[in-house]
Amino acid sequence: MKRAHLHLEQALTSALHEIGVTEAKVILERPRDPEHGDIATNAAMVNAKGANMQPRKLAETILEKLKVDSSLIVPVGVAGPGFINFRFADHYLQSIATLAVEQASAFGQSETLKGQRVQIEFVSANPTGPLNVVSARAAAVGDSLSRIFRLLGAQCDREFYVNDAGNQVELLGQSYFCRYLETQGIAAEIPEGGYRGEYIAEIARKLAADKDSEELRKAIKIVDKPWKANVFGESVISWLGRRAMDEFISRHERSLEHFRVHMERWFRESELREAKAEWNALTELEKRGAIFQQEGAKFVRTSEYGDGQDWVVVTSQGRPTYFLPDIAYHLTKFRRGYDLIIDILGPDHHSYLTKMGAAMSALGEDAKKLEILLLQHINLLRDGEPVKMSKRAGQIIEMDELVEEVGVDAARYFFLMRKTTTPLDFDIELAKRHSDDNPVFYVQYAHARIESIFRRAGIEEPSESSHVELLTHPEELKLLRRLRELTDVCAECATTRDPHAMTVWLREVATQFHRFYHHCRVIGDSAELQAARLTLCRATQVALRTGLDLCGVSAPKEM
RNA sequence: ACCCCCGUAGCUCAGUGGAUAGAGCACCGGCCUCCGGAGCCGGGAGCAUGGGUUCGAGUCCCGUCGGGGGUGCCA
Repeated sequence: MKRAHLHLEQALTSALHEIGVTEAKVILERPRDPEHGDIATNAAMVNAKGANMQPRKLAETILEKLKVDSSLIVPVGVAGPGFINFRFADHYLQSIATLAVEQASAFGQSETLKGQRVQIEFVSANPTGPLNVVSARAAAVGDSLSRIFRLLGAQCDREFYVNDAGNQVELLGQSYFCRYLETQGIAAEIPEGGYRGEYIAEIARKLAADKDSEELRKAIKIVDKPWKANVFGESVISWLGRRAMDEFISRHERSLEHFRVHMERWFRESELREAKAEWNALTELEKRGAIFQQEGAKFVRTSEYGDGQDWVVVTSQGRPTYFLPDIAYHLTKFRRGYDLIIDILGPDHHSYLTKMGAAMSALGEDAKKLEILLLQHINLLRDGEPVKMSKRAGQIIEMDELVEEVGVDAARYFFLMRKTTTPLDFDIELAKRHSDDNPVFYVQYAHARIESIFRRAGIEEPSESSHVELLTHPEELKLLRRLRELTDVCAECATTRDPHAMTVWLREVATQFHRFYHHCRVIGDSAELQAARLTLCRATQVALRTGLDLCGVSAPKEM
């Protein structure tokens, strides 16, 4: 799909050669104002010195020497300080419609990232409660990004890192136990730093109704201090902690699958710990001289590898900080051979990039492969009024609640509508509204409307001999230009690591389709023109469906 | 104290170093005997501020002001 650009670039280079510029610099750009054409080049300005000519004069000379295939590109002249402008040939644009229909779901695919192995880690919420809306944004962004990377030919794995080890298991077990005791009519105080969410009480009530509850009741009775009880051969606290975590992990998986997000791997911290991976990482760091002791604690010399300070990896009590297993975990990513490793984290982890990057450098890895994407927070609104959320009081809005209320389509689309670097205002009432101020429905409506045109025409597929050369109306050509942009937009999303541009493009395609629809009658008296326009309609549908699918949003045939 | 993100139209936001800075919402006025009016057409206003780099800066660098978030052997 890039053939027009490639062709023009080569033609400009050889024209410059002919003029006598040996080291020709050719950059193609897109004029901001469509009046200036589809492609512009500043070649005459940049190469003016090399040619020893005034920019405008050089531009004229280039145009004289330039040989371009007029079925692809048409020069429109010199403008401003020396820009040379070009337009896509109608023939080229018309061929896009045919191409899209032929390629169908493969439209937009490319091999730009072929051979690249990419890993994206996202959500990775602690298994101490249900997923909340913050995770939902990460899920939408991470999953769409991976879909885009795949369309561009990369292999991309999605991964969830499960923090199922460390003292939060204990803490969760204690909180769970307290709630369980309450169901047995025994008063209990949730410990400092414990989990107070209603969802713990919920699973405790479930447990009380479970057959394992019998065993638990017996165990509690024999000991005077219920905390010291053992059940199924281990302490009641750790048994409960693991049980609660497993429950939450499978709930996370269900929530994500329902949100159309499938993780290739759920990487458990407990596996790392069992293999002593954190201590192996420490040994490796020590071997490389990257560890020093101070006041009984062990520090990693991250400051020597680009971070602002050194960080504790083992406390003076001899316990690893969370950073050590994290290092071990990231080391596995590098050792698994990925070319690009992306972590999507919340804005509170902004120290992570230099810190983890430095640790990886200290271990001899190429830290440039690791990228940390800091996803900004979301503010939930209802008709413009903020929805109060307090994690401490356990009043979080669950991802499932939000998705149930607004639907997967609206939720995923809304989460992508802002750049990842911008905090997102999510208005629940707006997302639910089926009206023209809701962008999701605007885009989906365009797709459904096309389907209805085919129904109305009584035709399933556009005919093969579909005279696309008849697509010459300005609105038709503008629509074709939009469809051509799909590969550009995908490439942009991949480079910026942000699917947001896809939602902007989708809206533009939908807008241009509605304009075309208004100005050009599809079902008409000329069979040839009808065939050509049906082809354009199908091509638009293909493009919309691809874009929506990359966002994880459905493309309905009727609404 | 330090660190990160952000200041563009009344509101929410686009804007790969290039030409006269764009959309949506809201507001006003038009358009259905016509393929889905969940649509189309028309109408106004703006780059927080001071420097610097450049032939050229909303975009890159430094300062100031304003908003949001975070941090000091907790995860």
